[in-house]
Amino acid sequence: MTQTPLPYERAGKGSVVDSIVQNLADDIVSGRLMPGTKLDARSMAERFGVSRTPIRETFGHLAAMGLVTHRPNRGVIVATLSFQALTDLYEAMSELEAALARLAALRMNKQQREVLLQLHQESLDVLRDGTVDDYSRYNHELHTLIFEGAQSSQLQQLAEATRMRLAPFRRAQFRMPNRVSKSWEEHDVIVRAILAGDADGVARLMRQHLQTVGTMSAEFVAENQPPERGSDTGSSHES
Amino acid sequence: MTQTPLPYERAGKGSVVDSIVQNLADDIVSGRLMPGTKLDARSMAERFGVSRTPIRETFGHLAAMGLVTHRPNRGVIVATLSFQALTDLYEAMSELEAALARLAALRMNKQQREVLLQLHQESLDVLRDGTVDDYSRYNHELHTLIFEGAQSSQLQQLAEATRMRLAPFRRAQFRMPNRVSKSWEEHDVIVRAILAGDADGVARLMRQHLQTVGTMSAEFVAENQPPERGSDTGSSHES
DNA sequence: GGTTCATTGATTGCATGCAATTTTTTGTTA
DNA sequence: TAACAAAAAATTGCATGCAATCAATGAACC
Repeated sequence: MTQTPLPYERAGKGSVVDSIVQNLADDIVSGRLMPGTKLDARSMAERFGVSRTPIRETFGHLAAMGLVTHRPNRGVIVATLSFQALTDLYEAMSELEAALARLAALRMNKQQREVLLQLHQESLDVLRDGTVDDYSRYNHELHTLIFEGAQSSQLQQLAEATRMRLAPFRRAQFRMPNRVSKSWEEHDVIVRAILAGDADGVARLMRQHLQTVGTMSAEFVAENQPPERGSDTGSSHES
Repeated sequence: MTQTPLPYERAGKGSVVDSIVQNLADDIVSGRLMPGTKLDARSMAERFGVSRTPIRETFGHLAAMGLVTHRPNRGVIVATLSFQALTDLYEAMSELEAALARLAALRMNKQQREVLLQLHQESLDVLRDGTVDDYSRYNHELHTLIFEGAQSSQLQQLAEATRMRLAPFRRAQFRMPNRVSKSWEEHDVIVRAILAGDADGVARLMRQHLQTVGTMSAEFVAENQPPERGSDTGSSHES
């Protein structure tokens, strides 16, 4: 056993950088680190009790995920997305989840369909009595169930990665009046279509559903973040 | 000015690691580095005239792209894909390009449609007189044109990244007898559908087209690589 | 002769240090 | 007082070195 001084709360499994990546990704996704916040290599090294080298590697991983933006010789900041980029990402997520829903309608087995139906029926209670956070959790569970039903792990990974990038900008999505009940109605027809095996129909419905969410969320963020202070055109966009 | 000994052919723009990433990615995509090849940090540092630190960072980027697999404390190898993973990736690409083709059918402007039609008509000559490589180039151009017509940069990036991961396993795809002419026929109906604005139709056609390609390619690779020597289920699955 | 364990060798992973670029501060001038 | 310029301070990017871990070889034992 080596006696490293205080190697951060080394989560038993993965390597040090993986652990830090998860930690920082969580901070960004959950909103504890707001978009635009500068991430200083030295203070991060201090916070996690490691040197700057693994922190550098960590930043590389986060940049590959699109969670931070790396500016040459100017450090990294939590990614800020322009209205255009946000809309693009929502469209990508919309198409990805539409494809997954279509596959789920074709491939879900009997048991998976039963679990899906049960979750959706339980959600009626959440709709009446639960909090917004409760509904948000149900929402996530539903989409996860659909992902698994599609049995297409690569598409699922792409969808989850895209969802993660959007998370910092989505948190207020259900705060808008009537959004929850409207969302439930959209889910309702989607679940019905999946259970009926209507592949093309569910793809169309899922696209509509997420485009609605995307438009509202993008507008909401645009309202609350117009200054565009760091007016740097995201260096890492379009190949 | 520092007199670095031989800082590799520093491509004027991006940083050193970006340059090396592109270089190695090219080697992998083009097949100069075959799947399963071990990438030694020291020899790479020597080859590019830099120290091991930027090479490490380079490996991180390549792993994030899915081009290499990183085994903890055991170095990195050029990614080898199981039959299942290959099929999954092909399905993802199929769905991504289907979505892009659908959007292209809806969004291409008049000029873009004209360019598309012209390229496709010229391809008739390639079909008759050109080499397999010529046809492969035309194939890439066609898909690129469709990508641009979709005007969805995030989806486009995902599709191109997926295409890149598959590239090392696709190179023999057109070597199969009759594959070229069959491919052209499929392209023909796809182009017609786009020009006609038949969004749902082109999505279905593109899915079929790429699933055909995928099945054939996966089987081909499976024939030539059954040993499955490094039977490690991707432990450090990168997002 | 085959199997198990220990030692050697090589490689990875991280810490530290130094040069270069960037940002901020301060001083000078119109 | 505002604006410009120059120097200082801080930060990034890379090189190098060292400890920990893993594959490989050889010796001892069954």
